[in-house]
Amino acid sequence: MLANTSWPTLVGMTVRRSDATRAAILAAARDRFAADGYDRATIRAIAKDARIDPSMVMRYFGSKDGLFAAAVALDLRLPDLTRVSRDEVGRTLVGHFLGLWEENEELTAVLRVGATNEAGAERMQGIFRDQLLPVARQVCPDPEQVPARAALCAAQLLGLALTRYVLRLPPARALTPEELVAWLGPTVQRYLTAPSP
Amino acid sequence: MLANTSWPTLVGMTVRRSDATRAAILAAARDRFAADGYDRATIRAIAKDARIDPSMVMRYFGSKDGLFAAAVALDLRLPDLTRVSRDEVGRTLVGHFLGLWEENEELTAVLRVGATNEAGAERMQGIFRDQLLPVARQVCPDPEQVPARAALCAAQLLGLALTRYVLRLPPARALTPEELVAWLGPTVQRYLTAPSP
DNA sequence: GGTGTTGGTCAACGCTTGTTGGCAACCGTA
DNA sequence: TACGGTTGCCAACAAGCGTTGACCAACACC
Repeated sequence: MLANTSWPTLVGMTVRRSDATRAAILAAARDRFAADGYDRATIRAIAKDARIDPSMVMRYFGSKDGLFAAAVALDLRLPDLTRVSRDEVGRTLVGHFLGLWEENEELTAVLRVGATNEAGAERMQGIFRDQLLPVARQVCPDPEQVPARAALCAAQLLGLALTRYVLRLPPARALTPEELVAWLGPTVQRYLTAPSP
Repeated sequence: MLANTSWPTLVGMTVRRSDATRAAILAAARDRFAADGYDRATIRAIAKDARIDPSMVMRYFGSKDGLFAAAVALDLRLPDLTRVSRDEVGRTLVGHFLGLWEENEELTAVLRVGATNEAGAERMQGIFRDQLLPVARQVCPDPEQVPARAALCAAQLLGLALTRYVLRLPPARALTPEELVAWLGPTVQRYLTAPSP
């Protein structure tokens, strides 16, 4: 019969002995993709960080593309803006984004790769379409203007991430989260709710 | 004596027979760097585009780094804001940037490489410091706030470039230059001239 | 016409990359 | 104890990379 090296758990999930290795690979991959971008983040370097053989990466994730897809499964966890005071949506969004970027290097990884790689750019388009657009729809008055207004917000928020976390411009790093919310909040607020100029 | 294959011209410059080749290499390099980023833009591909041998690139530019440095010698040609009506500086800057990006793929190249490459990021820091900061100094009231305010402008403008020219978000591409100036102009204006929030 | 510089091609170098297949150790089951 | 699936390492592959040096064809000067 089939040898079973996995144990059923209380919730019905199975835990295999290799899960720790898988997790180590994913963590190392996120680090490397965030720090180096897609091309310079080599499978060999990732494997070295995870203290395993490069061939294990292939066995568990199929290919480098597969590894990247598994490593950056991005959920922005955007708040429900219908539950937020209407003139606070700008500050709320900026604050939420800042918290996300500060704690989560997957975002830096996906932005870096998006700037290098065609597949990465398409992934960012997907995130925009599936996660930011619906939230913008909650607060925009005119449904027809939703994509344009959401794109303006994306430009401002991704521009902040680019200068602060990728290019690392010193003045962009010097600003505190509170200052950034105070400066960018009204901008995003205007892009989402102000009448067309 | 030294053989002379170059001709003096009316303005005192000399024109060598190889200048056409040099120019072809630089043009191809700009294309490739802009389209593919630093790593994927290979010397071999650039040489193929320029219809010469890869070794010529090495002879004329020393190395791949040297080629990149020569290919993207970036001058933003920012306008003198002291000659612009004070409440027009935002719109002026946004319009100028848009014109630059639309016609000039060097900017896409340097942004893509800045997102991938440590040296590229430092180059962008240099551009910010040497070209954007002085212009911001022309219009900011408080000299101490100049770096922060310039960084905010950079975030907004580079974010626009990122979403429109690198990630190519469809809604960001759909907006006309006029609409973008109308939306982003007031933002940049506020970052530069409004009192601290 | 000989000479030395220039513009250019060609073949190769050493290296790194993603990827593959074989092989040894492990471990629960029978 | 024997079995067979799982985990892991090792060595190698083909391809592509930046880079180098030898070599040849023009050409300008003495």
